[in-house]
Amino acid sequence: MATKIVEPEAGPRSKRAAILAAAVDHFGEAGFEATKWSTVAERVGIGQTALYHYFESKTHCLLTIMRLELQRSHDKFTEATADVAEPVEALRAAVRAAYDVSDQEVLQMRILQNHMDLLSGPRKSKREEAERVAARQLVQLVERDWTNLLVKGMSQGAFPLRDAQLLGASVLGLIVSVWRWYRPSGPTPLSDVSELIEDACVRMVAT
Amino acid sequence: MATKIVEPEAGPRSKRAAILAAAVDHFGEAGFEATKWSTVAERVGIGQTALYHYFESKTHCLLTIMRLELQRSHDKFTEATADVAEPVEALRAAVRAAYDVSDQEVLQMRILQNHMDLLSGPRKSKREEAERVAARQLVQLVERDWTNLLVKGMSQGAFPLRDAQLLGASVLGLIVSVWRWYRPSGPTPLSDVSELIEDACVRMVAT
DNA sequence: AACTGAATTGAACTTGGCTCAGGTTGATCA
DNA sequence: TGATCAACCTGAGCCAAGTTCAATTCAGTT
Repeated sequence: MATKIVEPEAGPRSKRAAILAAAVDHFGEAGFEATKWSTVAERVGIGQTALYHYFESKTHCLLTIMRLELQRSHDKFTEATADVAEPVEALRAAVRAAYDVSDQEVLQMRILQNHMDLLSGPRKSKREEAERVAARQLVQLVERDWTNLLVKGMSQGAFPLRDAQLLGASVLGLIVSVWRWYRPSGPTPLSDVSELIEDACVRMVAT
Repeated sequence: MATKIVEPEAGPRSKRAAILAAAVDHFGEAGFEATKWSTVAERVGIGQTALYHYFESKTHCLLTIMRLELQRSHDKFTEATADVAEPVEALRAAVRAAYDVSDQEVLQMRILQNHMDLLSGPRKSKREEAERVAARQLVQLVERDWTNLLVKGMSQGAFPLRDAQLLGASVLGLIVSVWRWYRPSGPTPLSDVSELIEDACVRMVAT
């Protein structure tokens, strides 16, 4: 029962995409709790109550952003590693793909990281809970992406045998920890980060 | 101007410690936003308004918890690495120290990680802002702890030369990423985590 | 007993997310 | 052209939870 969320097809007048974009901006820059839901409405150019036509709640919007970002991460991983047979090269490709992101996506990753804890407990309302469950499933999918990569490498003898689950979680943790501090306007270019982490991951995993 | 927060000396009837303990429990288990401030009061056995005798706000309490945990982390690092000259051994000792924690401290680390973003923006009220600044300084101190360790190792030739700042942040990120998912009641014992991460850090950093 | 500061409280205020009952818009089709 | 209907939007207010405040109790001191 891998319940897939049906993306509401966009009516021509729909402001859903605009709301998501504005929400990503504000939640990402100022933080979720620090941004007033009404501010998002203002930015989009509608009254606050109109938001509830598209999202059940402020949190529902947040969870949607998180789910979409998780979906994107998973897709990107899959695409990047699809046709790379050699384990070390696949690992490198996966890491590079993880940092091949737009400024908007940086915000989305930040939002995702800052509110992962939301995914543990159940939600009261239906649609929120649906998004949460979908997001949780995607988290597990992404974790499996990385562990599978490691398992494959281990079975081929490219990586020494260790607890792939734990090692995978650690590699993933290392990679995403960057989104807590990285700022596009900051002193360190993302390419530097990408190179260093790619290198670090290979050292961590390979012989 | 490294403004040090003066810890309010405990009057004999003071419930400050009890409040902090209860807050750590609830904020750590259920999450900060999910726990009602009044619940903490209840647990301690006082009316909600009495909380404001000890803390300016719910957030002020949170920031205090974070600062105390950062202080503890820094102290522990210092103590663990003080008399270890050999860089690799110092690194190992530091990692082991990071995971040598009580269940209560696990909660504190979780709270800290989940609300790091609070430290970026300024706070409106005086005492909150004081705690925030103190915490931010401690974050930098801890980051410097790790980079210094790496710099020392690099200058001694034990570690290959690389951007110590960035590498330090990454090592630290890897270590603390564990607190997002680790549960004392979970299937993986912390000793396993500690060993794997210790190993991973050495691989990341050393030749 | 009078005094003092710490500790506590009930009642009221504030803010921001949210509900509700209805109004407007525009794509579609006669 | 105009009728219809679902999508879209709004003003007025509700409610929960954090917070303020003036007044009170408590414990130790003089």
